[in-house]
Amino acid sequence: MSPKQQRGEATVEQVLDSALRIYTSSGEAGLTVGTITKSSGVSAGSVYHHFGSLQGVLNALALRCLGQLLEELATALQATTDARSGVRAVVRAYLTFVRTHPDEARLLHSATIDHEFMSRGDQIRDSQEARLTLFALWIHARQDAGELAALPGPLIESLVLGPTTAVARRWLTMGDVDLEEAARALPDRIWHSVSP
Amino acid sequence: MSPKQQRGEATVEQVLDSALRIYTSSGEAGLTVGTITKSSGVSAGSVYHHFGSLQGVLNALALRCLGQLLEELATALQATTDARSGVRAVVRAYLTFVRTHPDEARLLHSATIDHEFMSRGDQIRDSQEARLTLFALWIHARQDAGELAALPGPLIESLVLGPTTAVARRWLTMGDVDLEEAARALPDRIWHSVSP
DNA sequence: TGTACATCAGTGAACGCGCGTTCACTGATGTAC
DNA sequence: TGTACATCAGTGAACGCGCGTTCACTGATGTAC
Repeated sequence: MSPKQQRGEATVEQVLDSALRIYTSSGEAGLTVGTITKSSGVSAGSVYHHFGSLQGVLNALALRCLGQLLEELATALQATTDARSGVRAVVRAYLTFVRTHPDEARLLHSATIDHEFMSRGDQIRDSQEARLTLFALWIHARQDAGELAALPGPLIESLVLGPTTAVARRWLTMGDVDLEEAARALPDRIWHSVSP
Repeated sequence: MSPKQQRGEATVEQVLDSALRIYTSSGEAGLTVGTITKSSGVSAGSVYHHFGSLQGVLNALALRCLGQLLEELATALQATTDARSGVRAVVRAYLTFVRTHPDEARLLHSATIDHEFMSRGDQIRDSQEARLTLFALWIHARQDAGELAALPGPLIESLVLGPTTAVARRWLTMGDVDLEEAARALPDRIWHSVSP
């Protein structure tokens, strides 16, 4: 389904850009074939040529956003050496991503999306598995080194990303939280919850 | 819009029960007037008599679920005396609610729902404001007593409920987490992240 | 206790609208010789 | 360099389906006298 010509690539990006714009302004319910064709100037048939279905557009969009986020997290993590600096760096990188890419973050925080991710993680899991296992391996390695609490991986992830996503959600929907202040206070406090 | 006769009350409950059942089995997209009338035996006209719209059904359902959750959290909190036992009790109560009411929890974790809650919290916030301010007051009181970190309320809430909801979500959608183990490990670790 | 009446609860056929998707077709691009 | 051809990209009118909602109506309930 991936385009074989340059103009195809451009069309795909145009559609995804429009889809994100629509999602941001009108929510998931507003994301219809009609609004996409109107907003992007791409015909319905062309959308189907590239994405197969409307769900296909949403999947591709989510995948692109997730890729952006995971890339930034992985970069932040690789620049660290011990567990404490790693945890703190990931939290800060996540909050930075949310501040600089609020639309993408809002999409990723949609329940429909992460249900899709988790339950039938088919394509998404496949395509991003490399990066996801990277995090899992990091956790294991730090635990073996005695730098991280000996808890199951999912619990570590929940303790680290749980408060982070909670603050992000709150900033995105209510705005009653100061993201800079959170970036100052959270990393250390979260670290305290996963230190050995 | 609240029913003035007993049979009206019964119909309302029937519709909400069916709606939750449908939501559990088919997701939000499956929740249509057609599926509701078919599953509950209540006619479309009657649904509109009581709820005004399909969105009204979803709002009422979310409100009922949120009321159940907040009631259990408030009960757990009131049985405690200091910050540490309070935080631990709330986390445990939340996880217990998720285990005993997975369908209600799944509904409350839907993004559509809590966007509805937060952005235009109109009715929902009004009707549950008493309970919500109760939590806010508790945080303030414990902070004044020097038992809780001096952070903005939203950050405290995120640090406490963030990992809790993250674990809950994970258990509900992937099942790759042991809820009992989480109930043993989380409360203390979360407490460490909000202690002064 | 009986009756009249207003209100509440409930029915279900009918409506129109907008949705996702299809398809026959045209045009553009790249490649092989 | 030119030409023929296969594949890719794109169009947009048309389709049918299922959706949320309405409405004229009937039946049940509670109340006042």
